[in-house]
Amino acid sequence: MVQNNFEDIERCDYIHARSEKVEELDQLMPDDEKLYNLAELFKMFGDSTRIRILFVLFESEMCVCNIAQLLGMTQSAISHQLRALKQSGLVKYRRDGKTVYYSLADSHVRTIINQGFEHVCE
Amino acid sequence: MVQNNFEDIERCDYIHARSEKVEELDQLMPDDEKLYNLAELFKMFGDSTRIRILFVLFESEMCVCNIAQLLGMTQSAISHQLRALKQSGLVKYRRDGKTVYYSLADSHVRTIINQGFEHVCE
DNA sequence: ATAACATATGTTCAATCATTCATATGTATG
DNA sequence: CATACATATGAATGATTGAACATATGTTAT
Repeated sequence: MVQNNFEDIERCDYIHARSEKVEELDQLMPDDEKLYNLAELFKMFGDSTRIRILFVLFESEMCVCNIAQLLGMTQSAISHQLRALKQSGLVKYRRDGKTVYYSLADSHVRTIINQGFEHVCE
Repeated sequence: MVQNNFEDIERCDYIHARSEKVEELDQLMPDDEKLYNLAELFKMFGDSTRIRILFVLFESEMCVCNIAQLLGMTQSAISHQLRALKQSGLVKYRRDGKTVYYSLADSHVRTIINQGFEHVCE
């Protein structure tokens, strides 16, 4: 996917002057799969509906229906988003009769959102 | 935007049984503008091109042309993404003659990405 | 088994977005 | 001022996506 044809550089030649820096960068850059997964993870936080859902789950587990009520959205919309969050490993669920309770999967979720929140609140 | 018409609840009545919990949640939930900004921030991390750019800038400031070379993409594509990153306050730039050097705007960027990276690497 | 309810899923559609291409702007140099 | 180069920007386009709607699945109680 990522190609570094340093031989073909015609115009900007800054990189030639520091080719050791380039190799260093190439080594430090995580592989494509990890970068893709990282982007996919952050994509989950990049929607205000999903952010709202996660904020609700910060406080306690909650069923789909009540999350929908709290956010003023349809059950379907919430269920679809919970599915995405579940597939990304951000939330987990337990079933109790007809009801399915969702909760945060691990503490990273809190940490990441809080970091973002700090940044936004400046 | 978010409506909580708890009067109109017909089916799922769990929330009535714990209405003090609901009010608690409503108070803890940040206002719409902050939630929107938070989502916008994470949206910036939710694209592998932008993630790659930020990883490059982790190591040192770099000009548009060289970022493009390193990622194997066109100057235009990178410039467009840098614009988005700049508008979100994630990167800053300095001009030196014809060249524009971009760098990370603050340390939050590193922290947020590192947290996400930890989550992904499990 | 049937009805009622909570949740999940498939499809569709409008909106958003990342990239490309063409072109403009800004900067140094001859 | 003209040329070369680095970057920025506007328009067009194909791909992705969030939500709505209809419907299916799963669970409980009668």
